[in-house]
Amino acid sequence: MELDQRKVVILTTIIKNYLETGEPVGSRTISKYSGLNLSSATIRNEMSDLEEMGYIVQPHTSAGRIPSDKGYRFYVDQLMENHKHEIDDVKTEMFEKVDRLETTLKTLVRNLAENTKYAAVVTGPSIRTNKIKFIQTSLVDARRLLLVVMMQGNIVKTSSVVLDGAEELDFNRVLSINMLLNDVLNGLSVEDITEGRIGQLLARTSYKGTVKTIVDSILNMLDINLGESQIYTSGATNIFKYPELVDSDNASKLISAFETKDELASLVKESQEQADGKKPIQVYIGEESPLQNMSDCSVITANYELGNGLKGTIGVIGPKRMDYEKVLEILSKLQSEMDQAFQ
Amino acid sequence: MELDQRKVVILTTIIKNYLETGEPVGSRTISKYSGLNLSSATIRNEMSDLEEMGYIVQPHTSAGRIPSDKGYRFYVDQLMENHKHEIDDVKTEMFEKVDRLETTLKTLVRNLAENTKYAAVVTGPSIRTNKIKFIQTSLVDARRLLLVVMMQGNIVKTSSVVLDGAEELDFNRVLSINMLLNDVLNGLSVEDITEGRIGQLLARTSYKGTVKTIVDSILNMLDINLGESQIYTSGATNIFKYPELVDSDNASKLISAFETKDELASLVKESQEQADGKKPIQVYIGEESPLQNMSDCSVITANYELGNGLKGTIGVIGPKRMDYEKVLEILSKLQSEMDQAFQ
DNA sequence: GTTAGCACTCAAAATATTGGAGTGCTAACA
DNA sequence: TGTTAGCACTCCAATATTTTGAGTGCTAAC
Repeated sequence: MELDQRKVVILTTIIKNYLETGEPVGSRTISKYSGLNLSSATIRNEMSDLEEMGYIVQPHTSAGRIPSDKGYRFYVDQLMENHKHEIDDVKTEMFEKVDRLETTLKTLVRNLAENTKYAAVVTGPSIRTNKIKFIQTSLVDARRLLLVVMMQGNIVKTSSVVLDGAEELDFNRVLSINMLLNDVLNGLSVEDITEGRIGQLLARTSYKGTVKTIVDSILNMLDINLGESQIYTSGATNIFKYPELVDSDNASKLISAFETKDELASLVKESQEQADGKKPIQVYIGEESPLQNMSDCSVITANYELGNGLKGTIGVIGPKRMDYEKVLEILSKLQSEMDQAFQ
Repeated sequence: MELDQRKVVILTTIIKNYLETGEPVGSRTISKYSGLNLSSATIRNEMSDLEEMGYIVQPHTSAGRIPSDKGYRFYVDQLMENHKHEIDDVKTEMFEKVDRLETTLKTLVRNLAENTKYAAVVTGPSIRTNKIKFIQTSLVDARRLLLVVMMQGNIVKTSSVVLDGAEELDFNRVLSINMLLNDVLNGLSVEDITEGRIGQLLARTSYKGTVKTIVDSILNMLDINLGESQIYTSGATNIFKYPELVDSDNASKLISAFETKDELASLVKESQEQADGKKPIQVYIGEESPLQNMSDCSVITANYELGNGLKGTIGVIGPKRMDYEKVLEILSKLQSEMDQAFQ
């Protein structure tokens, strides 16, 4: 059987109607709202075909139809097609005061959740590929250094380094260590800090123990921060607005996922792999979702890339009947704005 | 009417049983488990009295009784009485590696939620009263300084300061500004940084614009951090374990409160005011709770005070039928350990 | 190819039935 | 005077039954 023009109109009408109401859609409704001027009986025939083709399903005999995952997929693909060129140049005030990336992302994720009424997640750029911009250590007391590392995007990480005290430090010595560290490590990412580099560092100082401890501390700090703290979330409670999620226990699973954040991390990873394959925006419908046991949810992710090569992900998680059109529009707008907001 | 010994035993049995099962308790059950060797009929008479006195209520005629808020209150007060001296000297490994207070608190709150199976909240010491230990500014580029402030408890705050460029800075000038800042501001809390102090600072430098900007930035940074970021939470999803909270929509309210954190801030404030009046542990039952519209929840808070005068709050939020005994024990243990863990 | 008409289906809502846990009261008992 | 057995009564909760109505598929006519 073929999906002709009329079937497409009917399918689209069913889906749009279902997205709005959340109720199964019957033939009479379509007959009235499709604009096709067909009687409900004719629509019934077509719906019967659409069901056979797998685009819609009946929750039970004598109920209206709801879109199947395949139906949603068709609808979303169509949307993506039409919206490809629609990235408009409306500028929001969001990035007016870009100073520190972290602050920006926190605001971003909150706004996103508020605008969409779904749950939102945003990740900062992966620290592994982010480059060191500036290192500073300072003597807090005899045995302790405060280590401050600033990365691109003005992300600042701090850590305190406890020394064994074998090498006595004073202000000037710390100064020279700082100069050395900046000289060798600036512009490098964690991955670039190889054994060789470290050797090179140690060769140029007589405070080998101290410098070694500091470098270990830097690596350790950036490794730890690879994980959760880079994931910002908001609006998890929006999920309670959607009864179908509350009834199945998808809601509580989602809230859990938002609390522990591990699963979100794998979602982001999956999304970024897709993005590398040149798909900047992904839509995961129901079972397709990388989140475990959340067949009633859909996930939309967008990957952004800043001018300096830093990459991150923005995502929205909602019920399967989410407003794909709106979310896609918002995400693609954000995506392009992120690019522009940082040089 | 008087609450004699027998009534107390019956009331306690009712409460304990209800805490375990969550089901209304009938006279036959008490007759079997109270250890009093009384028939259910006698118990019924006593229960009738207890109801009249307001310690227990019947959800409906011909159901067992459940404790009223007054009943819980009596039970908890009794517990507090008995446990006063029970702060034992068992040491957990929790504070083995105390380096930075923030890390410790994050671990603490997670453990607390896991052990109790309720929602947990922990605040770091109020920054307003916390004292500055160390200030460092460094030139990132021509127009931007990185400002790092370390407070007592090794809490580090950073911020970037954008200069207007009117005063040209170089490495040595920044150095002298650092020395001045540390000289004047170290040991002060935000509250201590008065107009007078600022004047004093400015009088001693020729880079008045820069120093003023930095000080403003410090004040601003610490003011912002007064709020949410000092509140750590965990285990909000534990709430889903308690059907009575899920059914009333107390669960979703709680999750919301844990997401936005404003309400938790006022909870902490309330608790600390109580603590100043010499009540180190508070129990809020049902309506008594400072949280809005959470009549089915109880809140237990403990205030800790570190050796250096820093104060914070630890709290557990759960259903009204939470295991008060266990939670009180854990909190009082933590409280005393916190004191010992920091010098 | 389209449509009106009709019998049929089935979930959800409304209503009825039943079972059982629990109570209060009374009268008898120690 | 306090305790207890016995009994009628209440009422929630679980289960069964009925009713309702939206929606379908099929058929025959246009």
